[in-house]
Amino acid sequence: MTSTAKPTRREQNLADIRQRAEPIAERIVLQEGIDALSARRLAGDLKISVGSLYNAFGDLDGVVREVIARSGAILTERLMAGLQTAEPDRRSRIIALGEAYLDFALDEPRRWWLLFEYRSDMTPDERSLNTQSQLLRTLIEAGDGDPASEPQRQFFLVLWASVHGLVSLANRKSIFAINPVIARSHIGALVDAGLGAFPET
Amino acid sequence: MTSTAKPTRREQNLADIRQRAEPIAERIVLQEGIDALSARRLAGDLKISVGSLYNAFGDLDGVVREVIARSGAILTERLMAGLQTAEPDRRSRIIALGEAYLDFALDEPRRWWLLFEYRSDMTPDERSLNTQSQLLRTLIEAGDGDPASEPQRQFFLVLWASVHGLVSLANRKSIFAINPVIARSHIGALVDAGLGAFPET
DNA sequence: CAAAATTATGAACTATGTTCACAAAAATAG
DNA sequence: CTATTTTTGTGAACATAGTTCATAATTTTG
Repeated sequence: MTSTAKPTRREQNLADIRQRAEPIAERIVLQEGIDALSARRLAGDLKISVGSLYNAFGDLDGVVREVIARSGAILTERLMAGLQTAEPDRRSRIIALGEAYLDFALDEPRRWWLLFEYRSDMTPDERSLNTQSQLLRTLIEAGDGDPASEPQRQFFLVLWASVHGLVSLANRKSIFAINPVIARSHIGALVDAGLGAFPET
Repeated sequence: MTSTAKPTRREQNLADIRQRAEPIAERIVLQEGIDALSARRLAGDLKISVGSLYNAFGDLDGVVREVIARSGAILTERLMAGLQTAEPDRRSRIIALGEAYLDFALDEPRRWWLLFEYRSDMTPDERSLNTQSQLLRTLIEAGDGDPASEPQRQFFLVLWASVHGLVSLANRKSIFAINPVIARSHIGALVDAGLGAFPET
């Protein structure tokens, strides 16, 4: 195990495989759904063997985690971009976050599903936790709250829960589906209700 | 194909298999998760062959649909029971529904997950639709609304979305987890906000 | 250039859902 | 009641999944 800085040819190849695999896996997952992603197909598309794929990712879940991580990064980007265009008051900033969250879910329903409903019954891995943690911190800071205060975290979580529920139902194909336009038009009211009902901060 | 009313021995056996299979499948799904349910294991537990299982259910999804349908029935029961104990005003009735919904999710997290997050990205089958349709109708009637009016359906869906989001986060194992006690204490405020923000009815 | 370590390969293993030919059983016809 | 027809039960077999592994190819190292 050398500790030289420059990447060896081997490490470079591993990184190459990971970099080439991610967009292809993403394309499959986002266009055809996660069930369409298989080790053999992905390896075939990459023109490598399944063994090499496993050598680069550990297991197929590692590939999915990569797609999820990238989706989390995109969500974060969009939340930040939404913040940029918002007025500086906390109401506007929180509403901007909520609208960016909804727009992300509507534009990229499978990414949103991967991040917030896929395997939500089991404990998420570290990188998914990072995405959620960052979202929550961004929200709390946008609301002029203290991310270190547990009561304030719970307060903003309850506030966010309304928006999350709206997004969850807006993304649904069933009787429970909320019209996206209507959903968007109600974000402000939900935020107002959240901020108004608990004016402790 | 006879049209006699009394069930023949064959039909009786098929019904028997279905009746015996459902609780066993349910036990597996609720205790060990849906991934633990396999055709061979279920058939083995039932002491029948896989072929017979397929003869009774069509496919393994048919078994899962049975568990989901039963979960939907249990949810409906609990919602109705909640309504029974509520004051007659619409605020109290809607809050009772929300609390029953949350309690169901907390008591039976896997049932709730099966009903509202499992495969929520694809169009639900007819019986799941029935559960959701009945929930929505119950909600609208509890709120003195008209289930036939599409605007009112959307109004109550937006109202319900807050509760649903709260429940969704209360059921989570992550940074996003809302303390169940706190969640329950906020249902009233969410309902008030929903009813107050849109006083059109 | 030779030795050692690493990576690529595809067959192989286990487990899944599902199907199918065939045996067993039951309903039906005479 | 027997013979025929129809239905049901069985477990092997098929296709595909994730994953592992012995082996070959390759790259790094001495």
